Amino acid sequence: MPGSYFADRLTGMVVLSENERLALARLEERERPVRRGMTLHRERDRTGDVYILRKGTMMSSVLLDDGSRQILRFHFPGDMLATASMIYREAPETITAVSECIVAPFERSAFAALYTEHPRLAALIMVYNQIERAALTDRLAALGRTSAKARVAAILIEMRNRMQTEVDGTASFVLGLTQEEIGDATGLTAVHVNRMLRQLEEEALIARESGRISFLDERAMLRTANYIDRYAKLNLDWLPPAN
Amino acid sequence: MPGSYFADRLTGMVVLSENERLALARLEERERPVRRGMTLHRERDRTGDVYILRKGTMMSSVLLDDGSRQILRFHFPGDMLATASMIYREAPETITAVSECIVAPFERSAFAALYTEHPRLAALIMVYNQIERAALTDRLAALGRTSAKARVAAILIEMRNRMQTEVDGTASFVLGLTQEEIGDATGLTAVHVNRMLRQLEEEALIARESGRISFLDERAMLRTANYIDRYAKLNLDWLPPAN
DNA sequence: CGTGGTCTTGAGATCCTTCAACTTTCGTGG
DNA sequence: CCACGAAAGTTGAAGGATCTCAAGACCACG
Repeated sequence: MPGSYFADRLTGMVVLSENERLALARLEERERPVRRGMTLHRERDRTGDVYILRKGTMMSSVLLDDGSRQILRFHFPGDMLATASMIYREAPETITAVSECIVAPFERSAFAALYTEHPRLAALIMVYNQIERAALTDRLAALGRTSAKARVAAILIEMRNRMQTEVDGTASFVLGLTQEEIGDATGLTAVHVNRMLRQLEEEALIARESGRISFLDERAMLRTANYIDRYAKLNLDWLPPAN
Repeated sequence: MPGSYFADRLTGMVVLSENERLALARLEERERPVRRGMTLHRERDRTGDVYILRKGTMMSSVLLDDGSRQILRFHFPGDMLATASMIYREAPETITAVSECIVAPFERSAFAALYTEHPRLAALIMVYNQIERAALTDRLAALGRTSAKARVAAILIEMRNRMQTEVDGTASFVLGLTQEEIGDATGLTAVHVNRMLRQLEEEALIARESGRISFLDERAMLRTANYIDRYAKLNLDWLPPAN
């Protein structure tokens, strides 16, 4: 269990110093399993730890008072979870395990030392936050201005790209979401999600069999979904020196 | 022109040290007017400065390839603008002046020194980002799961609360948005925005006269809009010491 | 083999959009 | 200061996208 999954996420951006690696590894010393369907915390719970996701897929969501749910974001290994715990007394979102997961919890007070002793890591956390912000605005634009079919296609692409999808020859992957969950993420009903999946299938953009999805026409998928990779085209020239 | 509008924004959260004030004030040494309708930059432009908004209202938006526009967020005095410039080579959003504005531009490289010398300010910038993130997720939930009327009501409340609304006896304020802009922010057509405004008026929740809006039934507005104040209930106990 | 959850499909209802015309407001130049 | 044109707002009617309700099929699991 040595090493830091969050560090691995940052490694695509810069080369970390030994000191920085150590500081991040210290955040992830403890581990905790989370069973499928279980929550890290619910909306309005008193906030506590922050987490790094080490294994599995999680999601954050909110409940509206008519009982409907909006899924805000899916989380994948290396992601920092419950970042709102850093600043709010009450959690603004519910965080739930979509599959069997392992998280590394740490106290928010750990950030004080991190920010003082490792300015570049502090800056990288901001970079990470900005990427998440960009991804959220993409979803905002999708919900506000694109068709149901485009939104469903976008979710499929996001899930495939962000899962640790071992390329096993074909471009197929196990989605691991119910159509209800896809609906809650895209602002649609499960019934309509079903119809949109069928339509994508009939147009030969995807194929489905027992939870597995394959992209038959990658280009057409990207086109209908308006997809933008927010982890690309970064510019981090300005970062402070490592420590 | 001394002082920092961004610092004023943070002042509600913590007491800044003299050093911190100075560091922030240095960011805002220059000023630049932006005429109504003009842009700071457009999507896909090469990124440049970051800005603090000193006066006026601005908005960030994206264009989809069918020509429709989604307004992502409105910005008010004290807000930090174009934060994506910190990390991307190309701007992911267009930033436009909704009214006559004044901004204070500074180079993104200024963050290097800020993060090294003022860890607590670095942490506060993260706090600021988290608040913005929470506001974005609220809008996401609104677009995905609430009715047109609720979304329009939510925009009205947000604009009133965040504008420097001098309380002139009544609870009325000048919206300063076209119905088209409200539509682009809520994911609706201008026509339907018009009908929703009318409906809010008929139900005696608001009154309108030549661009001025008054809330007649504050409670009912908050209820239909699902409004949550994301600047409240913060918990910043863990912040590193001032410098 | 039941049982509950998920998926699938149809039919009708609803919300929102589109299109089109008209009115009002606003900004600008004469 | 007025006149004009453009932008913004208003309203009706019809169409389309998505939802709701309902029922049946499939599947995994005890």
